[in-house]
Amino acid sequence: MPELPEVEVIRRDLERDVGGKKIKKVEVPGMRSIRRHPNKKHFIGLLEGRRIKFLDRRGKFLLFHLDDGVILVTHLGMSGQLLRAKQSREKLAKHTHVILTFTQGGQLRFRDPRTFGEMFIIEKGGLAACRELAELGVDPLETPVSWDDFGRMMLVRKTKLKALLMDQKFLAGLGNIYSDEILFAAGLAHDRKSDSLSTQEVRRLYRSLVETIQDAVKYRGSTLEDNGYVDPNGDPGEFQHHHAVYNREGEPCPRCRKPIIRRKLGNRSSFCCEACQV
DNA sequence: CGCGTCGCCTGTGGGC
DNA sequence: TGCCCACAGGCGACGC
Repeated sequence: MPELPEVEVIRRDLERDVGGKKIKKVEVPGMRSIRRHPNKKHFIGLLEGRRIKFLDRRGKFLLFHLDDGVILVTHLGMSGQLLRAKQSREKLAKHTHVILTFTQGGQLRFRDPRTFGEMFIIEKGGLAACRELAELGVDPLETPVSWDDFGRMMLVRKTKLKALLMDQKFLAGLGNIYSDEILFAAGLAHDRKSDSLSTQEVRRLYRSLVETIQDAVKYRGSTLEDNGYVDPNGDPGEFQHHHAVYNREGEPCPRCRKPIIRRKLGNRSSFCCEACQV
């Protein structure tokens, strides 16, 4: 499940790999992944002939900045992948929904079996009017806030910690995996109210947030058994080997050795150590 | 306002 | 061997 660290790894890889390349041809087999556009022609016409200048990330959104102020926005949803093909004749993986072919040769392919992800284009000057980007909260990697600002932000909302960490309008980029890992690292329970934390707990949560995200990027993201996330080269990440709680039900807590607990929270699996997280 | 639940999707794997 | 169903979960919509 691509969250901030995975999208950041993809951004860095692609910045190096497709930055400066010119889009010669765009193929879109189905409408599902470009559902915001009225038709394929509209989407394709905005991309063909334009050059990729640089890549930017906002939370889980990846932004390809093109010539003429045009921006190609990608959200990978649950199962989206951006895959590089050095040669156009490489076999197409099933569920490939968008194919960009470069004048310099090679392709960038958007593959997404569960189709929760999407691609859409913002035309020149339209960035501020894009609501889901405008409403995103602070990106913990792009815009570091001080821990006391972070504490003030938490006081404004009086909500459960896990839901708050995953709220893209509060912090941009965290999902189910990293919110569980951050809460474990901070020793805080998922249902603690955001305005109930002591100064020390706020500081611990803030430090856990920053360190977990940085570590996850360092280890190139988390790839679970379903291989949902791979980098543009098709290679998995390594951070799953460093998870303390996520997907480790029954295994001993790395801190106290009591078994990791799994529970359902709002139709999602949530992992924690009930002894260490209070 | 917070909070829970559902629908959108498809591949995978367990039970029978 | 096949069939059914639970599960994976980001996110918006909806109801209380």
